Formats: sequence, structure tokens, C-alpha cells
Amino acid sequence: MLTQFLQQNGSIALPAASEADVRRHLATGRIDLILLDVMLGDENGLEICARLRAEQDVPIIMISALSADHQRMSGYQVGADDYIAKPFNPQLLLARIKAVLARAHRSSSLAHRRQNKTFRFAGWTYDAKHDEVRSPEGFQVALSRRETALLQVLLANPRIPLTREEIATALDVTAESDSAMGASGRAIDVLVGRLRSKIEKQPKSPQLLRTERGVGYVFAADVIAEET
Amino acid sequence: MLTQFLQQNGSIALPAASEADVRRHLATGRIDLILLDVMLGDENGLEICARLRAEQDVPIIMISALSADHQRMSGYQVGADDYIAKPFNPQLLLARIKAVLARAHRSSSLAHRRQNKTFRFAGWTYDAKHDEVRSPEGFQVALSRRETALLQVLLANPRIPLTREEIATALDVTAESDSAMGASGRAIDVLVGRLRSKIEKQPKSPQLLRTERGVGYVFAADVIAEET
DNA sequence: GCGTTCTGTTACAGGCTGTTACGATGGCGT
DNA sequence: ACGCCATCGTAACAGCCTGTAACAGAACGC
Repeated sequence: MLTQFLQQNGSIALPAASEADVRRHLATGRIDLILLDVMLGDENGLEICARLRAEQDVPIIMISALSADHQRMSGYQVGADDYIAKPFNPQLLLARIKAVLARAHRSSSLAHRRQNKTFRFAGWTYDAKHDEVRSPEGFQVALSRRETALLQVLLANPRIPLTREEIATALDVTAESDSAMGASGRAIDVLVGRLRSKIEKQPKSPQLLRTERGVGYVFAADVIAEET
Repeated sequence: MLTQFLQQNGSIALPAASEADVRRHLATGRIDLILLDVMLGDENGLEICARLRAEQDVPIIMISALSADHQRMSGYQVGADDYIAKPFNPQLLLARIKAVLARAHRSSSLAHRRQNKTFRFAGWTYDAKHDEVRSPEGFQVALSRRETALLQVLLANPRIPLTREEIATALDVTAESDSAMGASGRAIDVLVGRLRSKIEKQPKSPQLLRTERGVGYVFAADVIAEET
């Protein structure tokens, strides 16, 4: 169960019935992550989330029975790290928790892509300056713009599971992540498949661009970035 | 039966009627493990457990007639190594004791799975980095994600009996909330069966992945882990 | 304007996993 | 020894998720 998973990692669950409780815990102990239900009696979970985020830098995952899109949007706008609709798959929740914690542990939010660098991973080379990708054998591989962008996002966040939404957001820096994001669910899947077909030796059993069932995708290789 | 087991291991049972008794024993002799009943007259077993744990590093197994979930949670939060609901199967208790002792002897809690290592067991090879499993004959065997995860858990805890709940937790699954395992806790059984069918020469009479009747499963082989 | 390339959508197929049901097996009391 | 009961093994099934081929619209270069 969840509690056991927490214990296994040396963590414990602290139930909180009110915002005051949360603040007390924040002040007292070391809080890794907050699970916040949007529908809290008379209080408004969104506002609480916004307030907490404005003051503290704690990862927050929001839970709500309302899976309406605007609600979801509100959750993100308010600064939550993730959003899950009730009823949710507990397994999925765990995966999300792990992802959020891993990210929080490493640094802060999603890392950005950088320029004028050369990345090396598993024998491959990606020259960000000239947008050149070379295989371990030295062959140059042509990637489309979108595929390149995806690769950049992955290289900037190695070993960290990324949800499709996160990837989509990172790719569309300019585009507004409207509910279209939810509608265009499989776009990322297809994009991932296309990138795989170009940089995986065996696209059927990917070694680099692995899928995390119920979550998203991970770049499963160490990345070395060198200044050019 | 319990007494027999204790004698067999050169240990004895020291009854304690109060927290003071326990402390006396802790101070006097070498205590391997504490069996603590949650419902102690006017005292609160949970608090005692928490206090003892805060001071000493002794394995504690808690026993209670209240199998309610929050009770169980409290038991874990308080730092107990295991929790058993009354009425319990004496055999199960015995197995749990063994498991807790074995674990305490090796290190602390449930070992984690590791990455970038190669495990060898009974001629088999598991390359954690590339998720490759090879039989003694050198054939590569394809495991599903879940099967791989199970194998990792087993390899990390060889010779240690694991309950279904522990396995489920380690796999990030939602364990059955109901303490009564008569419920639908068969997911692990099925998973074990599937793994057996792939890594056991004779799945009907398993040599590696043995079942501990009334308890769970054990990985009955020595494991050698090498850094990659 | 026209053809080429890229990208998102859709639909279908296949894999994986939990659930259920039923038979097999082992333990234990009589 | 026998039978009862709990536990375990596993086949079959269904739901969910993912991979991907095919198609159509968009973007782009000429």
C-alpha cells in the first residue's frame, strides 16, 4: 500500500485536515510532497495550492473528482506539479509520485534545452549547434524539427520519467496548452515512435527511449553535455 | 512450536508485562526481536513501539486484534518491522520472525533494486542495465516489465521469505487493503506463476522461486551482483 | 500554384496485467 | 487413513495501454 511504499523510502504520510495542518507540518518536519484534494469541504483546493506554492517550494499533486478540462487547467495554472482525476489508478498515482519526487530531488522543474552544446549518450552524438545527430558508427541521421525538439527535451531530462503532457508542454513553448493537449493524446506516442525508428537499434525493444506504462516515457541513458 | 524454534536457534523467550520489563531486558541481555501486542491494558502499544524505536534499534513485530487499516498504518508509521492481526497463524508468525531477523541481520529494511549491475544466480544472468535475462544455456529470455520488476525484487532479497504484500509494495502495486488475504490478492500468485514459466526448468516443481506455504515466496538461490 | 515533407488524428492490433473460477495440493484433526 | 479446509496453481477472460500503419491537413520550398 501507499503507506508501505512511503515507509520503504523512509517517509511517512501526515494526514492534514486543513490548511493550518499543512502549514504546521511544513514548519515542523521536512515535507517531500503534498497530495491535495481539490474538493475540500468549504475550502478551495486551488486557492490553497496557489497560496502554498507562493510561499513554499514543495511539490504538489492535486486530486479531483472533477476531470473537466478547465479544472485541470486551473490545477496547472495554480502551480501544481501534477494533476490526477478521481477515481484514479493507485498504481498511476504511485508512479506520478515517484516521478515528481525524482524530479524534485534532482533540481527543480523540468530542465530546459540548451544550445551550443554537444551531447553524448550511449555512443550517439547530438550537436545542438548544427542540429546534427550521429550514430555510434558515425552515420549522420536526419531528424525532423519535432523529432529534434523531442530529443532535446529528453537529453535535458535523462532518467526522469516524463508524462505525455509534460513532453507536449515542453515541445510547445509557444503554443497554448489548451484542452487540445488532452485531445491530441496520441501525438506524442507517434512522435516517440518516429524518433525511435531513427535512433534505436531495435525499435521494437527500445533501450534509450523507454516507455513507462501508465506514465509516459524516460530517456534511459546517461547524457554528457560538452560546451562547444 | 515457537518455543521449539527458539531453542533451535539458541534463543529464549522473555515475557514482559510492562514497558519497564522490556527496558530491563534490553539493558540486561541481548534482545534479537520484540513481539509487541498493541492492546496492552491501559498502555498504548503504538506509543511504546514508537518510544522503543526511537531509542533502540531492535526489530519489532506488532500484534493486534484490530485489523482495521488505520491501525495497521499506525503500526507502520510507528516504525514496526511487521504487523500481524489476531488471530494469526502461528506458522506465519514464525515465518515473519525469521524474515525480520534475517533482514535485520543483513541490513535494515527491504533491499532496493539496483541499476547497472549484473546478477548471476544458478547459472542464470540478469543484466539490469539492458534488462536482459539469459538462461544457463545462453538463451535470452524475454520478460515483461512486471516480471522483470518481480525478478529484481527477488534478486535483491535472496533467501528471505517475502509476503505477497511485501512483494506487491516493492512492485508499487496497491496491496489489498483488507488484512484478510482471502480477498483478490492473487495477482502476485499469477505473476509468480508467469515468471516461473519462464525461468524455471520445471515450473511444476520450482527450484528458484519457491513458495512458502502460508507466508509467501522465497528466492532459493545465491545471488552474485557485479558492478557493470 | 505545386509537389514534397512534416505532423496530428484515427483506427486497429497486440501485449500486458489483474480478476475470476476451478481444480490440485498440502496440512491437520479425528 | 480419511476427509475437510485452507492455500496455491493456472487457464481463461477482459480492460487498459501502447505501437503503428494509413490518411489528411499544414507547412514549406521553389
